[in-house]
Amino acid sequence: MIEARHLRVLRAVAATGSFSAAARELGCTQPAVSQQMKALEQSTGTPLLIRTGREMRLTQAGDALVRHAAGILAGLTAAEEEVAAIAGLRAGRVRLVSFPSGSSTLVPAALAALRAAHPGTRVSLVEAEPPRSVEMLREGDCDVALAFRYEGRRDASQKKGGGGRREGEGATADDWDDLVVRPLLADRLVGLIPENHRLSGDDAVSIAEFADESWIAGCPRCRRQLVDVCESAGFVPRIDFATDDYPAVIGLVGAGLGVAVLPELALESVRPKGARTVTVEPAVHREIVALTLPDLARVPTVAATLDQLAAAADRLSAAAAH
Amino acid sequence: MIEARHLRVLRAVAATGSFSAAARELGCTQPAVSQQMKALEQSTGTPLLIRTGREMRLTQAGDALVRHAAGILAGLTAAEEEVAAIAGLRAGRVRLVSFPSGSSTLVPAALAALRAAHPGTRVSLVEAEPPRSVEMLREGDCDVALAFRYEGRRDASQKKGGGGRREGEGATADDWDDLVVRPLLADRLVGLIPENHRLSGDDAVSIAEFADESWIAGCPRCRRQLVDVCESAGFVPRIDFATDDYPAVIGLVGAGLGVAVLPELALESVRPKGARTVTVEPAVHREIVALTLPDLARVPTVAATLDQLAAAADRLSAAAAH
DNA sequence: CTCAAGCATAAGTGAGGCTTGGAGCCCGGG
DNA sequence: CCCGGGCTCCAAGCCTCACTTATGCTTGAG
Repeated sequence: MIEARHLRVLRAVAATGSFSAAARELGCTQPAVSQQMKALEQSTGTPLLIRTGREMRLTQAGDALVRHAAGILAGLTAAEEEVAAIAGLRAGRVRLVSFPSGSSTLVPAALAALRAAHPGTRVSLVEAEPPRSVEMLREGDCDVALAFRYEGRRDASQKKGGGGRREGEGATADDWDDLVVRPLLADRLVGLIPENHRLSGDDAVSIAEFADESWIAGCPRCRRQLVDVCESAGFVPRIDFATDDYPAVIGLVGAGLGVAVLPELALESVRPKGARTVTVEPAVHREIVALTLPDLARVPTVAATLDQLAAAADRLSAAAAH
Repeated sequence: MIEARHLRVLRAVAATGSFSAAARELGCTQPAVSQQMKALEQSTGTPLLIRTGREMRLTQAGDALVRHAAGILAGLTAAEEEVAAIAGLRAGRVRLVSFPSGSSTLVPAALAALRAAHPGTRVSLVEAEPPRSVEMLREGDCDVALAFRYEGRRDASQKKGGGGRREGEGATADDWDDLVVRPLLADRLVGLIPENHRLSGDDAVSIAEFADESWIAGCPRCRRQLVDVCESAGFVPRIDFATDDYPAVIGLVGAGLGVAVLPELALESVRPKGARTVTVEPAVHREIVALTLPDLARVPTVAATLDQLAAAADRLSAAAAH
């Protein structure tokens, strides 16, 4: 087995014509060079150098080895440089998956900052709702997943014993114990009602006030959360419309077809027309997090993406504070 | 510094998808694989593998490394194979230099046998007389030199003290102490005289009988030897012609222009016309040897060439015995 | 002849790799 | 529900290997 280190020394010897000069060039002592050449000759089983008094000449085998060494060492340094570029954030692609309202607010800000901080890095973005996005993460189809969870459901999975398993499908898709969970921001749920609604003058409204309203619900998880909260308030919401598309929800409310409860973030990039927001009691929050695999969290591009997501989230919540 | 050994292991891990399987493939234990991958990740400074419960996946950096590994390892094995081919006599060129009468007899037989024994090896042949051929050997312009020396001149160089230095030029060109000297055969000097010469009836003639003859001499070294021998016999030869070309010498003798003393080997491949050989007294021999550098003697192609030269010389002298 | 330079060798030291043995984890079968 | 098999990581011990310093030898130049 020829070692690359030996080839490097051999090349230096061939270039300088002497062991001592090669040693100086390589930054080691002359016996080290002498020993390495001896080892290389032993491993190849044939003399590579002929020591003739004055000069050091190559045998044919040595010449062949030096000839190959160029390509091999070039390949090695190319590999090192490419890996270093990825590790040094001068290259590399991170595959991000996000849910819709995240990809329209947090993600653009984060990716713009990432590109500014590390030109050369590339991000591919795919949209998927949390159960599916976590699945993609686990299957290696993405590197970072933006997801959210509603408060009180943090410990949706207690090891194995308890209740768990709300949907037969997900199995452990909602179990994030084995993932790196990076909290980004706490998103508040707000009520959205038509401007001409009877309660549109109030700033804060108990959710029980909406017991008899027609509801427009969002994605499955949000709908489930809505039903839970309403049940706690003592009624079952009458859901007339359900859509993943938040702009559509806002449009429906603006058209006076019902009321909705939706995350503040979903309103960030949309200007509701014909609708206004009200604070609902009890206050409900969802936590937006970035997820990744433990090993991936140590990959520089992934770590940088997480950092930029967190920074964007900070900026976002700071802006909302005003 | 990325080591080729690590790349080999990484490639096995990527191919098999597990450390244990890679270890089995590589013939080592699993912790060895685990440690090597850890070392590789540390030397590159970035994670290369992500261990996700079931399967082992590559990070982008790991993928880049595996991609480069193919070329690097291919280059390494190509280098190993080329060197092995040279070492195993399946390839390689040996540069041979010989004096004329050697290259017409010994050399063809030896090279034919070499090619038969080791197809793939190539030999390049250049003609040069001994002082120059030894110089070429020392300067790296050839690998094996066929040369000859006259008896009594074996120790032409006693370390440094004595007389030495016959020609100011050669300096150490006649000093073979630092060379590998492989004796091939002892070549006897024979007299060559015209068929109508007064002594052509004799089988053995004292050289003193030729004191008044016209002489035709060969190469400078042979001429010098001739002069020495004649001086010992008490006369100075009258040299009317001198040429390196033995066939020309033979032709001149055949034409009755004089007598000559020349090595038997020079007559091996020439049928003298109009001349016949006689044994001269005192008997003079020259020793034909193959020379090479000590380091070169360990090169397989060179060693094989020396062996075939020796074998050819044995066949030649065995044939001459009849 | 003396001096400088270069290579080879020997001995000592240190790092690093490999192995064995054990623990934790996940999966599938009884 | 438990349990065996397979996988990985961790720790400890051993051993090999590479580098260093120090020394001797040879060669070429002044």
